[in-house]
Amino acid sequence: MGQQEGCIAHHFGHYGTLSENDRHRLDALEGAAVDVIKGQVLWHEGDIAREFCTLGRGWAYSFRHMEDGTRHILEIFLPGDIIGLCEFSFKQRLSSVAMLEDGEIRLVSNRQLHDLFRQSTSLMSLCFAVCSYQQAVLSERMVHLSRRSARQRVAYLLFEIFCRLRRRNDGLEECFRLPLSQQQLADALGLSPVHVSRTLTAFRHEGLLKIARGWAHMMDRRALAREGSVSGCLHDHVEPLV
Amino acid sequence: MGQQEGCIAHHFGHYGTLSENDRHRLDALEGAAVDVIKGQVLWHEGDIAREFCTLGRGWAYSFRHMEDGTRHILEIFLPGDIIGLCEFSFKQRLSSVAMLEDGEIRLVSNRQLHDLFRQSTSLMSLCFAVCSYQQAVLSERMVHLSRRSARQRVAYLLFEIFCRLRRRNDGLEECFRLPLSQQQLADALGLSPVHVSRTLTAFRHEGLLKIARGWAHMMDRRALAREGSVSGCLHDHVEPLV
DNA sequence: CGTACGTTTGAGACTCCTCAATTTCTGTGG
DNA sequence: CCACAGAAATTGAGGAGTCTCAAACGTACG
Repeated sequence: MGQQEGCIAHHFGHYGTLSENDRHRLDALEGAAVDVIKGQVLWHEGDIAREFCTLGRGWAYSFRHMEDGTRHILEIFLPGDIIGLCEFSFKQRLSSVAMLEDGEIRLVSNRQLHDLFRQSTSLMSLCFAVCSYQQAVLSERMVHLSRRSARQRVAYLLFEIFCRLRRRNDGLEECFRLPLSQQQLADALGLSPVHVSRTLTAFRHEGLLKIARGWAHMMDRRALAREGSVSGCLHDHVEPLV
Repeated sequence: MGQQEGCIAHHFGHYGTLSENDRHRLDALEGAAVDVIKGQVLWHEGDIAREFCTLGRGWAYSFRHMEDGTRHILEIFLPGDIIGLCEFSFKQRLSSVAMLEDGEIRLVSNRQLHDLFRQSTSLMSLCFAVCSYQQAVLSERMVHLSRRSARQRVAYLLFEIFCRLRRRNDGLEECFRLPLSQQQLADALGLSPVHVSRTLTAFRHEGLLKIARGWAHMMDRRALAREGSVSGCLHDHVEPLV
């Protein structure tokens, strides 16, 4: 860990200032770095859950298999994200998680985090804030997925990812890595891969957005935000209880 | 409050056994009953939030107004539910809440609940479990709304409500009150009211489900569950960390 | 160079939407 | 109890958006 900030401390820090002490305690929770490879499944839906993990490097996604054989991607995790924090009070996994590319994770014991809250109420409070924030993101996404056109869905998802990336890396320009196939985008958006392709092609011709070879290029960020009806990044207007 | 169990204690009790002490402390949080009338807005999106509330009687719903003028219903609250618990660590409301019919609510101070966690870690743990459960329900719903046909959506929502009602009232039969107009169902499902009407008409003719005058009658529960691809009520396979 | 996988394109079908007209329900005052 | 007005629900017709199936094309990697 050393001088580098742990993922948990970094996320919690968005919702309030951490004492040196709390920061150390959080950093101490994160286990040793474990290398994981593209496609590797971190856990399956229904597995017993005794820990969650932080994603130090690489992208991941959580998903569920539906009765009709289709797959739905619930969440996309970016480098620096915490995976499964919001489920930490359950014994079983609610969804499976797999890597989108090679990366590095650190396991964290549910129990240890839980015990930590006994010592620091402010940490508990921050954890609530983090979970609430994620729930808010989920609601927001639900609204956008359930009643919007393919163009809006695609624009929204790309913009959401962009906002989240920028949250961690402030200097982020319009070009960024996007290790998602169109099939995976389709699974996340509730569209067919064919239609995702058509939509992306249209965006490219209109000069809004170009996606190729694992990279996204937002050629007209403003128009894309308008297309996706993005109303300011969610975290801009959400403040936690101290 | 007297011998009757408070809403918070009841909900928390689903995830573990409450000590007498904890139960009393929870019950003490709930303020005096306040009468509210149909259509009344409890709060608006963006309002400052210093409390959440329990819904002793009547149905309610949370919603957001979209940029394009449409309205989306995020959540439907049944009698006995807790409204806004999961946002309790935020200063601002993430969505508006309004009553579907006359009812009765009790306000609870965010701060007081928060302070209570300092005294009882097990209550805190249970609260996490409740919030996680609700997030799980939200994910489940997101999956069902984003990639499913109108028939499946309608069947799913009705079945979800049925499961939640039965959770509180075990002897619930196939008939139950449903104070939602087709317009409101449409807003919750991301469909047009016209198509909701057609879908309900089809279900009625097929002998699956009848909705009229604020009452729902599940004529063939099994077929309806099949139609909605309902894979067992969510809470059946979710256990909290003690 | 060949194979596998991901992407693009085309054609036809189906679902759901919009608009508009009509019917049914609900509540209110006479 | 009835008449009425407003709201909610139904029905029809036409159209937009998305799906499926299938084939062609590109690209990455052995």
